[in-house]
Amino acid sequence: MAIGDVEICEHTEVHQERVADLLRHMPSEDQLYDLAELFKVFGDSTRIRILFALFESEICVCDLAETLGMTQSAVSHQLRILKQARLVKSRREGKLVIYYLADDHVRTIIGQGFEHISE
Amino acid sequence: MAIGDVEICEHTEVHQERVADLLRHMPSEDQLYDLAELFKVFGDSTRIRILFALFESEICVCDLAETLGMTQSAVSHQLRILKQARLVKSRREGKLVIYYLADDHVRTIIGQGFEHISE
DNA sequence: TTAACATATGAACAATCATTCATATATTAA
DNA sequence: TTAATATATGAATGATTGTTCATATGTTAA
Repeated sequence: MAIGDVEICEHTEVHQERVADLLRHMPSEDQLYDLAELFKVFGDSTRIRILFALFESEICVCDLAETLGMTQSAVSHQLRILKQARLVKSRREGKLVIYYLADDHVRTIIGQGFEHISE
Repeated sequence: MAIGDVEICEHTEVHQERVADLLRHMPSEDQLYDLAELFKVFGDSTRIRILFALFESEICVCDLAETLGMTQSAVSHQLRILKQARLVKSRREGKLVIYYLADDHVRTIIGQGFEHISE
């Protein structure tokens, strides 16, 4: 039997307290939602490939499309999502728009993910 | 004009070399796919809430369902996904099944995500 | 101005996915 | 064994999402 010899899933005191304690330490609904939205952005192999490309250096949209073997439109749509998530930024240079990583959280997050799948 | 005064998106040499160089440094298709699949798992607020609950302590399915205000079935389905991604593990204790975090990558990844949305 | 190039974006469609419902499996107690 | 409890899972469904296509916007050169 479990610790304390209590069958905790029959609405005993122990059960109630554990649930209450968990609820006290939970982030807000908004934070949980924002966090899930952020990771959703990482959850697409096209966007992951874009981010890996940006690890090397900043790059214009057409070079990205060529590198990924995708249409300019598809890449542009994904860049928009990455930008809304503040993972990339852009600047215009003449006719071109150059994209680059917004900060280093991206590298850390993808790095940890890479470690996880490599085990 | 850009560095080198070359309009790179009209299939010049510079363009070709940049694309070729990016392709050389890209992870394999399998790795990119696996990485996206991993982050997809983080991209749902129910699963994020489950992981936060597991940050506190290991917990059985019924307590999780009670904490999250969800049906046992819905929680169980999500636990299955977390387990397949090797983010959580489980052990049986009598009638209960106790879930717990598989390793610390989860904490790091969510921690970095939290930093990002908190800025 | 006009033409050419680079990028952005709205709408539509196919594919993916989280939840619900019903039910199956597993464990314990009687 | 049977009953009760805890968990797992297959099928169906509504919602979300990535890509395509067509087109709009923005920039430069002539």
